[in-house]
Amino acid sequence: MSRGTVSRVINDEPYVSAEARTAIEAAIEKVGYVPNNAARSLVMQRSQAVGFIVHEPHSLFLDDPNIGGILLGANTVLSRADYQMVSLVIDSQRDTDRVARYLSGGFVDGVIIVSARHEDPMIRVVQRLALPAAFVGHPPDLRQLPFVGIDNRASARAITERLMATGRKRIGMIAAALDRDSGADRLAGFTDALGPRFDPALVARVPLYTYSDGADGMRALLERDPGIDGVFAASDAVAAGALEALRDAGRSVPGDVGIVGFDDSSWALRTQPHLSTVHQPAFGLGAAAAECVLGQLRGEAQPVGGILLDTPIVWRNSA
Amino acid sequence: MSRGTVSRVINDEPYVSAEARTAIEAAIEKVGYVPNNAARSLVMQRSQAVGFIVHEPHSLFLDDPNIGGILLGANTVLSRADYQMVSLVIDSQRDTDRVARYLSGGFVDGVIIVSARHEDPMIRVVQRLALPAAFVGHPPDLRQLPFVGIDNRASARAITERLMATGRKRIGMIAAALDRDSGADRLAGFTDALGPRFDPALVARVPLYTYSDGADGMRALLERDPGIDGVFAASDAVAAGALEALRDAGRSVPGDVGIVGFDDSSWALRTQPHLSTVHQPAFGLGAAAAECVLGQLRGEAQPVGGILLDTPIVWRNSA
DNA sequence: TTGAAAGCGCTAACAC
DNA sequence: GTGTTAGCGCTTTCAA
Repeated sequence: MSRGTVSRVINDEPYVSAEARTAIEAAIEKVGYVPNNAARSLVMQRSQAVGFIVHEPHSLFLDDPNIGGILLGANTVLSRADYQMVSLVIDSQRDTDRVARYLSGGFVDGVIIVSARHEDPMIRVVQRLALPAAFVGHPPDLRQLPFVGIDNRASARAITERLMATGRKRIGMIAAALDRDSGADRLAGFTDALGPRFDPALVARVPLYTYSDGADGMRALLERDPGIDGVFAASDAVAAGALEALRDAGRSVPGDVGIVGFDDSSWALRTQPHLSTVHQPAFGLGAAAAECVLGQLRGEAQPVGGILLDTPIVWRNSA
Repeated sequence: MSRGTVSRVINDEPYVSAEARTAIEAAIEKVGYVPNNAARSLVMQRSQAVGFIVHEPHSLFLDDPNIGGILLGANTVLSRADYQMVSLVIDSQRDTDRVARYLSGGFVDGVIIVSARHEDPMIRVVQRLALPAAFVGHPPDLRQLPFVGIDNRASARAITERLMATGRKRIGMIAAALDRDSGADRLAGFTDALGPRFDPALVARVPLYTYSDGADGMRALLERDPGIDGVFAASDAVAAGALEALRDAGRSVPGDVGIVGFDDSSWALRTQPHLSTVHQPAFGLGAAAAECVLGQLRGEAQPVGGILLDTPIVWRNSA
């Protein structure tokens, strides 16, 4: 049997006699033969793999429950299309360079990029290689590249309005990660909702979407206005931290103050009381990003400007 | 210039004149040339990549704070050695097969496997390929393959003894994940510590290391013996759930009952009071597993029987 | 329907 | 020091 025929069997191509096919299949089984992917991808110019790049500082990577959901969503879609998802974490400059080489080297046919930052070097790499890509989230300098995300501003506005509808008089916000568009947009949505009632003194700014920053922010708010009775926390983790500060200060929730979060992450059900929050469709984001990359791989045109997924409000007991 | 010389420049080999080197480097820069990794790994028989396989059910993957730490530890070590870590998540039978093909195909030079289960198909794949591997954790049917882990039994015994030393009279355990060696070993360590005082009625068995299972377990314990005054929870997440049940039942912690956890995960500082617990060196486990694989890649003999990392007790306020 | 041969882009051995 | 050449293991013409 020639290599050609064997190749045809492995790739399920026509023009192979039944007997040759069974004979070859038996032989493959017997020898335990496995095709060498490196050789195959060299000649076929594709690897049947899609990269999943996570670019997060340590603390967030460990904390952020969204990443896991996005990853699982992407993997589910890619798996169904018989693509291998390979996730690459970037944690240093050295990582950035190595990942850039990895992408350049033809090890992946496309790439999903999570939490890219402003001026992210990956954006340039992807553009230079003309690699099919989809971003999750929307770094501001992302020209023309497809992305999937949520409308942080409209969602923040919606949940703030819902909080206002409960009759709170002094509503503040713990705004986090203002250097990212998600953080800035959530603050903008909050401002939109409050309109003329907006009071900058009632916005505490903290660097990260973390529990401890949430506690810090809440303490700051309490100090500035002890009469505060409503809080929009920029994320559930932040809200959970705020809850701790509120408990320490002897305030009851939702009695004395109503609090709402953002993400509907596993945090939301771990707090006492459970959080009213904006549902972030993490799994759906990953799945949509994967579909987007697969579409490009099939040569389909992608919608320009990206796609935004729905973010229903989940109302529980914290407000 | 011939391909040979160019190759020598790219691989930083000697016997290239300074002028040729600079000329070629300039040309590379100018054309934006990037070497094709598939071709390179085909001829060199190595890919300079190490797989990181996570085999977890959804819920755990999203919840388990250890995985992130292990992943970061492994990535740090591999990155320093200029290896690309590619993580592959297994979430279905289809994934298992595809990952097996991926490994067989020469896309990785070695592999780190996290949370393999009993009879895990990956064990066979790795053995058949004679792929340098390191397991994190210790599935029971892991013959001769290297692993890194912790001594769950000794650690559980140590923290239980510490809890006993606080003078508690009726000590119970919320035992989780008894189908895994970690779960079974933690129960065994608890039994060891209690010795003749061990009372099977004070062990609540729950399926998973989760918050909600912890709450369920604690409720069961309270029902069986309202006078219980000490609890060893099989993980911090379980302990956090138990704390909720205790609060609902009007018991104070550590006043009425002392509780200890396991993992020293981010949960430990999110509860009120903070948890006394066993520190699980997640980052170190990932780093050690990576070192182990790199050692094999360098042809060094690995210690048989695996290596166990230290698990210091972190004593806080929950007991 | 099958075999033979070319070539994917690279490295390594050898000749110059 | 540098150019030349032979593969790495596969798919894919093209002939038979």
